[in-house]
Amino acid sequence: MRARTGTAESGARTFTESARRKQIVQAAVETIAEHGFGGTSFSKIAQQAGLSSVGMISYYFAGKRELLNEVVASVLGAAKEHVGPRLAEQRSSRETLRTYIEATLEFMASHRAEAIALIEISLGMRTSGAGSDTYADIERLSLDLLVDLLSTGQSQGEFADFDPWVIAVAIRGAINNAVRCSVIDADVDLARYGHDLADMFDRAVQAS
Amino acid sequence: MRARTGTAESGARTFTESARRKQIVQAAVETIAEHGFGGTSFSKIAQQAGLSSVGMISYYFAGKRELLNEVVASVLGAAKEHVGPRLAEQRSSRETLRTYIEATLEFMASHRAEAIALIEISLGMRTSGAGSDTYADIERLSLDLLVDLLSTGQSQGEFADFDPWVIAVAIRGAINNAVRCSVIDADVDLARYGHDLADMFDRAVQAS
Amino acid sequence: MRARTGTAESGARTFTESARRKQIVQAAVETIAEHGFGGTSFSKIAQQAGLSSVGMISYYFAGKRELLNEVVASVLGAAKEHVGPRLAEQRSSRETLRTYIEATLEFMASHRAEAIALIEISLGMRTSGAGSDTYADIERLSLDLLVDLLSTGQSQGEFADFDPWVIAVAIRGAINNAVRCSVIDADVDLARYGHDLADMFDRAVQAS
Amino acid sequence: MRARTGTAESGARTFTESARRKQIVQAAVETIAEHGFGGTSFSKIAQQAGLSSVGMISYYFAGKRELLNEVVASVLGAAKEHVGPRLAEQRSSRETLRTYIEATLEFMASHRAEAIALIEISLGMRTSGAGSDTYADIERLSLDLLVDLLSTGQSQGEFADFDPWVIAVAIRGAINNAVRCSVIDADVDLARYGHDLADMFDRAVQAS
DNA sequence: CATGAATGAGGATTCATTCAT
DNA sequence: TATGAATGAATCCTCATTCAT
Repeated sequence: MRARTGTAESGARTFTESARRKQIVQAAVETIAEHGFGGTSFSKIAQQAGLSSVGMISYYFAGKRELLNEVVASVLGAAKEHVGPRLAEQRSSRETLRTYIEATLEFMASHRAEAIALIEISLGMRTSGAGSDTYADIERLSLDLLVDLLSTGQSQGEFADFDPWVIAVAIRGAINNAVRCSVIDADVDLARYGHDLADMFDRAVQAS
Repeated sequence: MRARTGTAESGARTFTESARRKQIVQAAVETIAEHGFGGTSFSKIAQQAGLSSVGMISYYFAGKRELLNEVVASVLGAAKEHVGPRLAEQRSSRETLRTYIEATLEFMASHRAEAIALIEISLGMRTSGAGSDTYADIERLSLDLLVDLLSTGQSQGEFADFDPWVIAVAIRGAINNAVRCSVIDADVDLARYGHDLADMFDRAVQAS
Repeated sequence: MRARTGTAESGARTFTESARRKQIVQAAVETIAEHGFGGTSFSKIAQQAGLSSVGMISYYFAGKRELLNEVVASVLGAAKEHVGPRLAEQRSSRETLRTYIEATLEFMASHRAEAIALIEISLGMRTSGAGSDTYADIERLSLDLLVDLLSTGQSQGEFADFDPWVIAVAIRGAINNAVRCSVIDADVDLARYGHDLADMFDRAVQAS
Repeated sequence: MRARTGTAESGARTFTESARRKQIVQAAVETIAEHGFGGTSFSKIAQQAGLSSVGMISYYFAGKRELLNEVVASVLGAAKEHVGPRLAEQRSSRETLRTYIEATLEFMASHRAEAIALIEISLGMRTSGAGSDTYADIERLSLDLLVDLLSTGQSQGEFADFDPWVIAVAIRGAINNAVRCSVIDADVDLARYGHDLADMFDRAVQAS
């Protein structure tokens, strides 16, 4: 039997959302966070999940790709749940930007494994030419959101006249790099880093 | 000849400069740039170098580590040659910072494969727990340099009062992320990005 | 299933007793006996076992070490089962010594492949410097037993006053060498050799 | 060019006896003694000999076989030089046997590397079926000499009536095993061991 | 639903040997 | 004579995936 993706089942929920899948995804997150993208294998994940067989993972996921996609979707979803509502509360683009940075790093501080796993995947996954590029997907989503935010701010006269894409890339890079540094140097306080970073970008985008 | 590890030779030149080694290092750079860190194997490198056998690489390099170290040293050396002298010319910390960012991205624009390879290695290498962590080495060096630069600027009253480490991490993250993005979106003009980024950080660190 | 290392399982039996493992151990015994320790590789063992792939062995054993350890344990266990009870029956040290030599060579005569394999491993395994030395383990065990036996005999006045360690080393060497010679010269009757050897050592250790 | 074996050269001596060959043989002895038979490779030998290239060895020796044969011949020759004359001095078979054992172990004590190398080779070399078996050659030579010695002693009424082959195998086994033990336990005094062993076999072969 | 044995390609590395110079 | 670069087979091992039960 091939692993099926999203077909309706007789049970309460679809196969895609089964408890087992969640369990495996969670184990994958922990494994990637601990061993890095390159150091993660199905057997390590199975071990982490307390599963006896490796085949179990292949049974629930059509391939490594699908599992990683699900990990990404899962973490990204959680991040959005944490960050999204707080963004909606803000009135000015300036406040929204600050909140975006702070809330994102707060989320990453409180979900270290998820944050690290996400970054490990986005950095480590590079399909050789053909096929969909997961890295692109993850980053482009985040970048688009930021570019929108910055453009809006500019059109409302809140921000100076810069290339929004440049600043967006810088913000994402700064955030991700902080998390990576926190992997090596455990002393890093990501939440505080978020405040400082928000301050900095606040100054940087200010209309003169 | 067996692959020896980094010791200087009595001959006119060190073994490091063997033409074959250079060729393999170059092939490794190209392969990593094209397939990513995780997608790179000795056989791919051999193929890229036009070498018939995989063993050839093991013949010239004591192991994967040594080859990667040489790749890193090679690219880092070239980068320093490009950036270093230009930094020395600058008078103010403000100008030095701007030059650092611009020159670094100029180098990366003109040495795309090298830049991508370096970043892939520094981001992709996570030896699980034990052993030396190449990522830490590469990044820490760059960070230290930046932290120094920023601290100096602060003590001379050129820069505002911020945590130099936070800004340093942000700058490195922004630079690396730009290069990563340029892998996906080939249209990216890294040199122009460098100017904009320099502008932004210039504003961000300004003493009010 | 991934090869696990020696830990007991919750199931009815330990993984050690998997039929496949036994099959591979048996094939290893035969291969080592036929090709010698140095001439034995996983692929030869796989071939001998009728296994299609080499990886299969790595699947069942965590490494060469584990497989060899199991071979040794298996043969040593069988030897003890054969020799141990007969030793316990003896009253005098003199009779025990004679029985030890005879029973050991009887076992080796009836389990030629096992005996040869054991000796090949114990003699051929010399991990250069670091790491555990299997040779030492196997031989020291046998020597200790013999030294005990001889010392006991001396303290009871049955044996002459010699260095028990010297005689123990001689006995083990004589036994092993007989088996080795029997590899070359198939005509050798190990059981008869055992009688003669027992006679000889009986005379040699006699209290005058 | 193929390595030539024993063809006359224009130089003072034949190629076979060149200083280089001796140097390589000596390096091989040391390497085998230090790293064991299995741990010895041409590159290690070249390193030990201070040779820059591995090819040098292949240049002087037609193959691994030939080199090992030369090592064996060399050590065996030295041993004979040490032991032979002393055997000739003896009057009785009893004294000859005692001298054989003592002198052999004296030689091994004073030429540890050679002794260990010889034993490592004789134990580690097992050709897969076809071809000459070096192990057999080495051992058979020694055994034949001992069998002769023992038979002579028996025919002269000095020794009891036993199977000379059995005792010969035992003696060789005892000697070799002592050397092997001395590799692990450096405290072993091989010369003293030789005396004790000679005592033991003296008693063992005695005509009652 | 779940298992876990089996597979086979691919990973790095070592080694003896060859060959042009 | 001597060199040392090159070769390619063989080493153990890991991995994602498949498949019969």
